[in-house]
Amino acid sequence: MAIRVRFAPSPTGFLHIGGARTALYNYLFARHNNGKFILRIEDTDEVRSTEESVLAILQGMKWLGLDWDEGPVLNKDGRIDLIGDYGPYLQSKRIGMYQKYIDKLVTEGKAYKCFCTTDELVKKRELANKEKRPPKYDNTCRNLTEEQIKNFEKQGKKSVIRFKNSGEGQTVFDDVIKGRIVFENNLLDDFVIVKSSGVPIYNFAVVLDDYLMKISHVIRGDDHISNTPRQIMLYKALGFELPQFAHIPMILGSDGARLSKRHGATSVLAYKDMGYLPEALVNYLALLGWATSDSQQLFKFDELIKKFDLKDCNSSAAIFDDKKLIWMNGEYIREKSLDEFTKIALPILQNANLVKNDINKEELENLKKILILEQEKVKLLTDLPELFGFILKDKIEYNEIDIEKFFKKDPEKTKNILENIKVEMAKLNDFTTENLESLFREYAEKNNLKTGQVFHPVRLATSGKMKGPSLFHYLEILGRKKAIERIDYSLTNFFK
RNA sequence: GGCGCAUUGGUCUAGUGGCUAGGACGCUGCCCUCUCAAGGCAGAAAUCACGGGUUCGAACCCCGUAUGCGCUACCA
Repeated sequence: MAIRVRFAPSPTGFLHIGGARTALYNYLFARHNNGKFILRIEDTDEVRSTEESVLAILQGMKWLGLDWDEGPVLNKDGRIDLIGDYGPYLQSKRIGMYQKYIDKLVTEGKAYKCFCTTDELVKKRELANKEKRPPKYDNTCRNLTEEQIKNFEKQGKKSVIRFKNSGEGQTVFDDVIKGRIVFENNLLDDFVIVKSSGVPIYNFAVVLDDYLMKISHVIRGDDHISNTPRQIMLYKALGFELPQFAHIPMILGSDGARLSKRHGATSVLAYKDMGYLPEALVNYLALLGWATSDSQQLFKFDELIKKFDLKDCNSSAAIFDDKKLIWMNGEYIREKSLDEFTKIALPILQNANLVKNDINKEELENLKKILILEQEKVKLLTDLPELFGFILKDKIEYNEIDIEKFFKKDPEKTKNILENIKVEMAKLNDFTTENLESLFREYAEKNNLKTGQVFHPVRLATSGKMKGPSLFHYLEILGRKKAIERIDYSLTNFFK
């Protein structure tokens, strides 16, 4: 059988971390097996679904690099096109396709119209809860006569359609990840499959869509396990062949609760804004619930495709820990070529007003020389302005603590050092890293100073901070003029 | 309440009857060094949730218990 899998988010918000991992596992499974990966939007919740959410999901998927073979895609005009032979891929556009199956179930007596109102049902449910009975539907409308139905309809009463659950036996299925799962059918009631609006409920729509789209493996979050028996009943009633089910465990927040807003960002695109690389997020997410037996940590994208297997997926929920993600992000940044890194860094630095927007080729080359100084220590792209600001900016800031520690401990001596160094720097032939280094080292030696006694104050005076790239390397880039100006500034402002 | 799923260092995990329980993140220390990182080395950290079985032998198999999470809608 051809492998066809789908990621089927409901557009009620952004693509979140949990959804992204589900999408990723589907994607990896499809690509590994040369199957098709389908994106289907489950927008049968007329109240909560929005078009912006559809767009946001598409953008999130795109950023992660998960491309799909069938489904909605963004065209050049920013509108949504539906691509593929099993469409439409928006559930709301498929409603007409469902009628045939609804009729079939009703005429075969496997489903029936129910005229109970929401109010009535809510009351009954509350009562059941109070009496500690399972809040199951009481089958009021199960055996309505043709007449009664006509009568209700004449009165203008709205109806839903319920599936008639025999309540006999068990529903058993072998989950690819969780193993055999057994449910007693009598625990389930006659659940609604079509709303009074005529729109099918999720559990019904998925079954129909997965069947019509010839989905071979349903890979989804394990919060759907309890829905599966309902769906299997429907498959059987409709005479459809069952797909393989694979339920992947949830992602939890740091406190072990279901990941939600209060744990911070959960939207994939928010991770973009926080300075993460998509390949880092993908790698991290892949590893959250899946592992190889050799515990490999870093995977190239195609390596992920090659090695991924549903059978190696874990069955227990995992806590999302951004410490490891941050580490991974650093790994991926370090791995970039200078050109790639520059391409990524440029817009961020421009956004922070550290680089102008109409940068020319020569300026770009200069920027590269700066970027190479710190690439290896970048963890998040958002660190970039802080890391490079002191070179890119004209004016720098100094902080009190450093001034106290490195200027004012021994002000006379330090002032003297800075003055001498300034003079030497002015005299230096070529203002290069090599020349600067020998100048500094010779000066320290001649004056019986430890190198740090010279390097530290100069670092503070010229960069405004005590961390940063190699002193001589950045001085060369900073240039003689700026370096001397900054020392002058320090001399006049911090040594009164 | 009922049902389902889960439970290996702080976190992610390897492991499927015999191991000093392996790796990664994080943490600590050392080396490198002009600082910060990166890198290298070393280390601390797990009575494998608990209690019973089965077995010569159990993290691994079985049964309970506890805890966490999920479902129990005209949400998906």
